[in-house]
Amino acid sequence: MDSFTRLSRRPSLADDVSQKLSRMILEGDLAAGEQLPTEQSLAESFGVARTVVREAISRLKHDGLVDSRQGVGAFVAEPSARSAFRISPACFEKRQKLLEILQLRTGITSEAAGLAALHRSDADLDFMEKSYRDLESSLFKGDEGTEKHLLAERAFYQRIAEASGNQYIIEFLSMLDTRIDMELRSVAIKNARVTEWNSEVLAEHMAVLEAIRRQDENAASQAVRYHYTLAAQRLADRADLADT
Amino acid sequence: MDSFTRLSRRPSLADDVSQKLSRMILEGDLAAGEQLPTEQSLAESFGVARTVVREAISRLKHDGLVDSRQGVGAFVAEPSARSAFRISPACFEKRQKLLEILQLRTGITSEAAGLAALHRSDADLDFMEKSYRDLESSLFKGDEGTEKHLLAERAFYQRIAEASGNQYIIEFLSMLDTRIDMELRSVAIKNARVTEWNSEVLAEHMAVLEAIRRQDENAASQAVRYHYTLAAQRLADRADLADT
DNA sequence: TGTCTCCATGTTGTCTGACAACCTGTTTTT
DNA sequence: AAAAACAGGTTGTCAGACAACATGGAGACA
Repeated sequence: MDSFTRLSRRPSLADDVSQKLSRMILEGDLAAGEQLPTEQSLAESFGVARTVVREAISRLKHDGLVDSRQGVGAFVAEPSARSAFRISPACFEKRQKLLEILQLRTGITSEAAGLAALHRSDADLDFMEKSYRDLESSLFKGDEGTEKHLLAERAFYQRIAEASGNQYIIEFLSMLDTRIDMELRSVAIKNARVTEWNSEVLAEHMAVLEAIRRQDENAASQAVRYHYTLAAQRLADRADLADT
Repeated sequence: MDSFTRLSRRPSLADDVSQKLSRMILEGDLAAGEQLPTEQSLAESFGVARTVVREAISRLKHDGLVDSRQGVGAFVAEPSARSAFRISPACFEKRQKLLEILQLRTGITSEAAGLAALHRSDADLDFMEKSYRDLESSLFKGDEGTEKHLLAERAFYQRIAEASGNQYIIEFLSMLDTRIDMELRSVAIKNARVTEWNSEVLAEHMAVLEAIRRQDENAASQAVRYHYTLAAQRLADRADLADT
């Protein structure tokens, strides 16, 4: 319900301006090194106060999209100066973009599994086995399984990320998975009875678990890659995603 | 020289405030859901004007660290609401953190190589072969090789990322590699004559190139993982990184 | 008593104007 | 010709005001 209020809240003027400006830079309307219009003229052309423009540009500076010098002006920064990585929420809803995001996740999770195989504790393994059993039971329960399934799978792979011991991997996967799950959930709701691959999927997860159990780094990372690649193909085969 | 001017330029007040606030949130001094002090009181306690505080909070909102509601207040957002991934520049200089960043890169580049093997064009392959030859010659030229070596290696792997056809992978690796290279360069300058592994390193690159040439997805991704894992070990073995 | 309306209060969102700090090119002075 | 002072423009910071909005409480009413 909180997400509802957030979605329905109208964006601030600074949101609008920063989005428009960053779009201009990302799409190349403003070339690297080029000088931005002055804050005053931006304020006039957008029809807002200078404080709003400043908040927007402040965000761009923080992302390394813009570099400003007092007394001179603000300039589009070199692409190599980018200091933040973000994915527009809209991209998670676009079929093609989502598949690319899944590929990115595959690489990182695969690495996480390899590291987890090396560094896992017994408690990590216990937790993963428990999550696996949840996964198993959720898969044999027909329709309502999908929601539970997503939860169990998330718990399983999140623990793998944590067992990797790599703080950046944990954070980044958490950010990606949260929004991927959100999107997958809305897809899953539309057609809930996709249970034809159950035993295959389960075997793929099991392969991951087994590799981590016996601390086989390469096998673990390959098992994750194998599962996620197939999962992406299964998703791509379904026709209920927007084609945009 | 531009980087010099940037580094020496004194940070704005908004930079300071946003850094302090985000630190407080990331380190857990402010729990999720907790209400931030009012802009007025923050302005007083930091000794700045309210506009400065607003610019800082505007950044935090953009990163999904804070969520504000007009008429009510600003609140620390749930970790699951994070919408941007950033790595503090200081972390690239810390031995342990840098190694974790390298692991993250390994996973993504490995995935990129697999995709590149599938989707590469002939032009991609030509470019990679040329970069490989540059790599080869730079490795057999003694001291000054390190700088050229870094450049050639960067070109090689950057082209792999581009050949993957995945925009997110391209952008993210570009961001990571730019800053990793910057750090590696400063290390390489300090002791330039590390040439003992030359033939091994070259063989590792060659394995990547060959796998992509014959479009062997798994071999390509494993070859990258193999090289980068060893590269990280070689770096870790060197004692000239700060231990912090 | 219980409920509903209205309002006072506090907070964020936006606007305006002003001045400081700084850079650049021009003019003036030496 | 070189150096110094000046003028104009831009970003950085400050202060104050009002609008938009949410909340809780006082009071009216059933």
